[in-house]
Amino acid sequence: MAKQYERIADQLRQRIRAGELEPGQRLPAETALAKEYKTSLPTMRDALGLLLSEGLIDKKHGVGNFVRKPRKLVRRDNARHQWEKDRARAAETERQATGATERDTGLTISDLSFHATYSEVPADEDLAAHFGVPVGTRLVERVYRTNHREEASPFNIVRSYLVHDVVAANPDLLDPSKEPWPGGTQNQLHTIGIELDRIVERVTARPPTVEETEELGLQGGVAVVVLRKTSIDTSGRVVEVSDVTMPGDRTELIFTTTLDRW
Amino acid sequence: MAKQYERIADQLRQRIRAGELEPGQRLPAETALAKEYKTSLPTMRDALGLLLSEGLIDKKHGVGNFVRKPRKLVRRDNARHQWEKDRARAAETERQATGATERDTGLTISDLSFHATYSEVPADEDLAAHFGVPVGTRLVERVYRTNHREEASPFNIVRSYLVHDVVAANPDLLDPSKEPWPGGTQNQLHTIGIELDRIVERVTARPPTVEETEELGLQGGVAVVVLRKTSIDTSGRVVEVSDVTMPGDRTELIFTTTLDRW
DNA sequence: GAGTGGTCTAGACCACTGT
DNA sequence: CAGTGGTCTAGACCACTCC
Repeated sequence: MAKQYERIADQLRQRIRAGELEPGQRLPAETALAKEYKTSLPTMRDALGLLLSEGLIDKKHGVGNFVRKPRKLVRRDNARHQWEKDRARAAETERQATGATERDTGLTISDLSFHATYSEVPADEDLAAHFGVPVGTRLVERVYRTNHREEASPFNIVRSYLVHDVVAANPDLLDPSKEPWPGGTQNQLHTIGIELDRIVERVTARPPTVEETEELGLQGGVAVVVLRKTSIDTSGRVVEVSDVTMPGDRTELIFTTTLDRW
Repeated sequence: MAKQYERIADQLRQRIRAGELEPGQRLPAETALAKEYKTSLPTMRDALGLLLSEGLIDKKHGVGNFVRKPRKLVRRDNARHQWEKDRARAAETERQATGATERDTGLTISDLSFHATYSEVPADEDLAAHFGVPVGTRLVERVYRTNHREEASPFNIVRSYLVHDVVAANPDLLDPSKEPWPGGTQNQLHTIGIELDRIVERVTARPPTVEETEELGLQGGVAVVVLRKTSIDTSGRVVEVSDVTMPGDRTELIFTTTLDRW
């Protein structure tokens, strides 16, 4: 004896999978569906809520429910780090041509729009522990939002932290008007004599906060993927920590691990 | 003019964060809460539904709503691959001592329970493309479920694929009664003369299917994290593909990328 | 059996979107 | 303004858990 709203959801799911309802197509109005399935409106809405949480439909207030189109994935590949390192010492003209994000996504610079904000913040406990500095140490916080130029919501939000007194050696690094910086963070660090030895990335997923739901334009049961990147220089010191927040339904992370030979 | 169920959710959220309601503690009954907040039961249930989707509470039918305890994370580190490779040629007694999962989780073999199923399946389009073999090629599918011995639901489900005719060189590899195999897949491959060169891991997150919700014991807005691991041998051939499905709220993936020196 | 959350109804009214 | 989804009510009955 299955629950009614599950049975209805099953039937709708099947109609979607069978292609009877095509991606992007509007579903009948909820009142019409309730009549069609001989149930009450709230129950029909429960059934649609299930499909929403499974990412099968989008709801648009005042417009209708739509079969969700498969998302274009944004890829991020850990080979980007070596690639960026190789370019960190290249001439500016070469660095300007392409950034790591364009490399990952296969898009050109003109497809992307990019917004950066700089501010100064004291290290909280978490960041202090990562950097190995006292709580309250002055950090530079840089927030980046990257969009496809033709899409409303950003496909990631990056919060990058540097120790203020370390990067102050080059005042340009404190100047947001220099963004986007050709060659990225590794080139910025190169200007103050820092070479990276390795990058540690920690990936987790969690339900979005209400702010993230709005900022990233999320719907339904979609989670956010959070990547914390820690950059370590050749002396073993942590020189950058950054948190990348991405919509779980549009993100694909690739990591290649090369093994020593026998 | 905020919606009522959001205002109620806000207040409950605050009571939880303030510690007035402690992790693990039962909330008042829904009918009692509805009375307390002077609203109807369905509206109160909408508010609780919000908290559920944010992962703040757990619902237990017939028992009550509880403030969710912070989850113990299961870690998976890409250093496990080199570690496993180093042990692939070790003596059996050493291999038996610990496996890669124990290494990742910090648990001992006796904390973990382990279930394996083998079967033979024809390659679908996706797998055929990965292995570079014709669709329909015989594959060995091995399904693993790993539990904390004291917890109901597994913390991951692994589907691992090998090309049947390649691994048949050692009949033991087709015999599920040999599980758990000391030393893992890399040792298994070593017995048929295969050495791995690199491992590519692709990470995505998506809403769980209904089956996954049950199998992994998920609640609320929790997503599943799916990791597709592709193992490539020293001749550049794909020798294993495996899909690891993990609950997003209990999983932490660590990837370290080492960079070449200037 | 008592108490809890789960499902469902029938209907009212509000808020958003497009024409 | 017409049509859509969003919020909310008051109450009935079912299903699960625990004592």
